[in-house]
Amino acid sequence: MPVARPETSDARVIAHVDMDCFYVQVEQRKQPELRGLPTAVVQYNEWQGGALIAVSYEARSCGVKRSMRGEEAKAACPEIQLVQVPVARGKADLNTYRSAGSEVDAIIPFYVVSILAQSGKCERASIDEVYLDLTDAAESMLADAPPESLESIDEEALKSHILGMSREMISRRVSDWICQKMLIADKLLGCGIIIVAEPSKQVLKETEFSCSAGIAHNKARSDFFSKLASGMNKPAQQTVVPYAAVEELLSSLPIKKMKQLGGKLGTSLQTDLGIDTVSDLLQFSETKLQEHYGINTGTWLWNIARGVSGEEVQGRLLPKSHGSGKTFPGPRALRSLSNVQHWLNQLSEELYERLSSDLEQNKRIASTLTLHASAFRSKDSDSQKKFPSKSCPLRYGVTKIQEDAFNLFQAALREYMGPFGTKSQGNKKETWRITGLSVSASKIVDIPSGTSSIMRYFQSQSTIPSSSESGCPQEHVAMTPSASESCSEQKSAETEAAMPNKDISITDTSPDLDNSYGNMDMVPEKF
DNA sequence: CATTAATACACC
DNA sequence: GGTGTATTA
Repeated sequence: MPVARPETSDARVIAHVDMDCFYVQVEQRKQPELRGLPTAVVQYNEWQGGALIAVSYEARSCGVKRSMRGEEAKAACPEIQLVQVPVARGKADLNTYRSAGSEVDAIIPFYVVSILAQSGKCERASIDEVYLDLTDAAESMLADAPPESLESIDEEALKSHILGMSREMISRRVSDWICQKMLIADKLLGCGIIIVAEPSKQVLKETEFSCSAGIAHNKARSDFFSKLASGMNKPAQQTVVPYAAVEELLSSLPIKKMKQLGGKLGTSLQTDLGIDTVSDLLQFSETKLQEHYGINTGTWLWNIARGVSGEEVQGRLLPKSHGSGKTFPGPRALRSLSNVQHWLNQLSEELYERLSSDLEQNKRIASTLTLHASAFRSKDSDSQKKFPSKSCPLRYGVTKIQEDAFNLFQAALREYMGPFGTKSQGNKKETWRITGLSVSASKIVDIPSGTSSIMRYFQSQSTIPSSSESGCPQEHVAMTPSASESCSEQKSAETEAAMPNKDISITDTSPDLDNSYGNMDMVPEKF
């Protein structure tokens, strides 16, 4: 649920930059012959041609939409080029897109923080989107080298759209607007246009990826207007929203198009209050909205209708969690523990691989492992019942994650099935069906730079003081089959040390990593 | 029980 | 810690 934040500074300059149909661009860079052709990226292709997750502008203009199946897309656009997402370990592997996103993330902040502004902020919003706070840079520019003092304005900047102005906009006009607007707030946006053109060009040059940007006075507006611009079938465009145009543009906007209102809240506004557009929303008092949706959401709604949003750009470029998941739709639903275990092993491998990269590249470690699953029970009355999610301390090591994930699953399964879970199955087949599994790692923190070795740090993070030399804390707890398995696995540390690719090898002299997260308190018992 | 696979965040 | 909502490729 959205939450209201007071808008502190009124004259910020915020840019929302996102890559145009990103996955398509990544594939087109890999296969340049696809450039300019109607192209889409699909996940899998066995069932109805796979699911489209990214669609090129050419394909969009022949009516192809995300959320179509590959076969539908072929029907709508016979010439469409369908590129499959790579598959690893039997599941879609998005790593090539993550790396491509990192390429971009490595360039933009360099401009924003190092060159243009001392205190420019950059926030990774998703795999291919960043928010930039260019306020300081824009203010400096306005003070030291305002647009009207420049001999020429960047060509890239001149291509910008200025929303609310006449359609037949030519560069001369843009240049005029940038230079002569009276409002300070708009002058700052003009500076924003010029500033953001720089990293955009550099990204194109170094990665071959084009991006679009929205520049406005806060996150909500820049986000919305960059999307509005990309919805106009025009890649590689910047869009700026003059102060005076905000009201006009917003008022006709369908409420469901607004960020945060695309789901249930938006539907509720429509059906419960008869609000379809922002101008409808403007008719409601803050109090009225608060009565319906609570103090926070009510205030947020009242503000957002007016284009007011106080959310700050966070200075963060790395993700806060990593996850690996897969769905098993329809007849593919998993029905046996061993099958579930197989897939948890695959997911855990991928997760561990990504945790290892994060550790190596960013010196960060995660401390919580969470398992999510979805399930249904065909015979039962409430086949809808939610499969509970479970978490436990994260122990580094493939086999450890695999084991812990499986144990978490079994604990959740017991809850899900209730007291009848084990017995009533008797001669009947198991009634549960697993339709989705995912493992994720969160609570990621930087390793303190002063720490002498990673090992020492891991030890310091141990959630219980090591009470025994054996390194098997479970011996004081009710011993379960699964727990004893993990103990025996811990004891054979040489086995794992002999496979440096499987588990992180810390210092050669410390086989103790396994024990650092030895707290098995949260690990469920077996049936 | 067919979009699939992430991610983030508010609430309790 | 666990649930639910929302967004986007």
